[in-house]
Amino acid sequence: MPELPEVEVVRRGLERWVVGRGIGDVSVLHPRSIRRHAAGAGDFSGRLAGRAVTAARRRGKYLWLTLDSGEALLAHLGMSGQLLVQPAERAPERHLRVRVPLDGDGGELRFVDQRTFGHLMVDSLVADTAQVRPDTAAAVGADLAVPSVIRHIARDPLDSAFDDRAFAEALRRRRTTLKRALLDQSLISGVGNIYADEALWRARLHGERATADLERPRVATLLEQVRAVLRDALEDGGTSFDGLYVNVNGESGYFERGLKVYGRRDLPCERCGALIRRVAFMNRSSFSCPKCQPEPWFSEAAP
DNA sequence: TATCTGACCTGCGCGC
DNA sequence: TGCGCGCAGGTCAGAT
Repeated sequence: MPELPEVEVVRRGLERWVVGRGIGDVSVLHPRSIRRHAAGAGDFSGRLAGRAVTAARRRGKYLWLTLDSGEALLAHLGMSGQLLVQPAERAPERHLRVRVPLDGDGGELRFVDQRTFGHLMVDSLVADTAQVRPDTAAAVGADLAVPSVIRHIARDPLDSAFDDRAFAEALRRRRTTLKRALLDQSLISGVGNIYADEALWRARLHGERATADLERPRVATLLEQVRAVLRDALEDGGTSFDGLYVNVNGESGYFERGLKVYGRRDLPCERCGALIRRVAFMNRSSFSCPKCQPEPWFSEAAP
C-alpha cells in the first residue's frame, strides 16, 4: 500500500525517466481513474497532449508532474496504483487504466491500478499555504506551488520545512486519538496505516491515547520515530504486499521484512516477547504490542 | 467548526 | 469445484 516511502521511490523514478520528455496522445482506458478530473477524459487528454514535463514533485502520498503549460499532472496511487515506464510495444497490464505516450525512445508512462482507488487529474498550481518552519520560510517561499486540490495537505515529516512545534501545538488542540491524528493528512502527511502502527510501536505509544494530553517530549519522540521508520522504509525501497506496490521499473521494495508489528498478529514482539494484538480500527486493522504499548486507560510504558 | 463514519473497489484466501 | 464471505485501506462526502 503506497505511503510516503513508496511514493517517493516512484517520484524519483519519474524524475529520472520522465522529466524533460514530451507527452503524446493520452488514452484513458477506465473513467474512474480520472474521476476527479471533472471536465472528463477529452479535456484531460487535451491538456496533456504536446506538453513537456518539467519536474516531479511530491507531498505526502500525492505526487505530480509539472508541465510547461503551468499546470500539473497530479497522481494518487490509492491502494494499488502503479506508475510504470514501459516500452509502448509491451503487452498491456491486466489493470492498465491510463497510457501517457512519451517522446524520445517510444516509451510510455502507464497508470496501472487494480482496485481503482488511485486517480490522475490535471490541475492548476496555486501558492503553497502549508505550515512552514519559520527558519526555512525564505527558501521554501521561492520553491513550490502545489496543485489546488491538495492545498489542504500538510507537509510531510521528511520535508525540511515541516514545523515540529506547530505540529505539536496542533496535535494538543485536537480532541482525538494518536493514530487518528497520524492518519489525518491535513495534520501530517505521508503516514498511512502501516507506518502509523510501526511508529507508535517504536515510540511505545498506544494509538488510542488522547492527543490533547500528550506531553511535548512524547510528541518529539513520536515524530522522531515516524521519521525513522519512513527513512528506513525508503532505504529499503518501500513496503510491498502481493506486488501491489512497485517502482517505475516494476520492482518491489523490501521493507516488509523490517516491519515489527504490522501484520504480525499473535507473533512475539521482538522487544518483549508478548504476542502482537490486532484490533479493528476505522474499518481496518491496528497492530500493537500489549506490553510495550499498554492501553491508555492503564499506565503508559516509559519512553 | 471539529470529528467521525461509511462508501468506494477488486482480488485473494478461507470455509463450507 | 464452485460459491459466498471477509479482508485489505486512502480519501472524501455526508452525518453527527
